Amino acid sequence: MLLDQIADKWSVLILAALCDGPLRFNAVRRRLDGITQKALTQALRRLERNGIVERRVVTDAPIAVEYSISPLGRSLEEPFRVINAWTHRHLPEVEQARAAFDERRGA
Amino acid sequence: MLLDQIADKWSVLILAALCDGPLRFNAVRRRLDGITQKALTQALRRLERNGIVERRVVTDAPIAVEYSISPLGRSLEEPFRVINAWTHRHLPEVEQARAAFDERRGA
DNA sequence: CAGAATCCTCAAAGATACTG
DNA sequence: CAGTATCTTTGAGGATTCTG
Repeated sequence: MLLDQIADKWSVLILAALCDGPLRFNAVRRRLDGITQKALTQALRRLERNGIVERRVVTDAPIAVEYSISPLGRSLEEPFRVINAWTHRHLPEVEQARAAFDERRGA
Repeated sequence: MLLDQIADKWSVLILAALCDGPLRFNAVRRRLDGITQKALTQALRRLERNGIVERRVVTDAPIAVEYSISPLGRSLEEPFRVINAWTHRHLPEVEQARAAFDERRGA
């Protein structure tokens, strides 16, 4: 699926962070506990490439790079909402299924 | 996300295959071109563990194992539909963004 | 500050062979 | 038929260093 590349762990968190407004590289990083600079760069690149976020270089000194959600990125709100709704509604069932499965095979 | 484990490449295709009715292991396999038996086993196990598919051993000779979608699995229809709708609606934009990005950096 | 480059490790993917 | 077991290979991810 196309959404795989947008809905992986870090990308979702990045979009959530950018949801309230633009942030600079290290500002995003500070909000995402545990992400490495490499992983953040990669995720941002892919989001940018797919048109989900916009990258804007502020050529002041010191240099700054600002990331923000694009209109296309905002259009993801509905899918995300539906997915979250499904999760909230069915998570107990899933956990119960997992417990039952693990039980069957002596966990 | 929880959906990651359900909405990866093979799982989606497996669910699509099972959508119209139960199938045996090798029947699923034949529908999924290129999947290895190991990957299929793993995907089916995880789907089963999460309660998305049901596994039923038919103890005839030769042995048969039938997989089918559970009610919980069917409840995924709406999220999938919304995701597909988003993809259909916005894929051109994404592709355009990708082309522009790749252009910018000499592809 | 924002990121590219490098090295390393370890886990997942693939191929092959075997079995109840 | 429906897997499990084993071995190998590949590559994603982390840590570190360097730079415009």
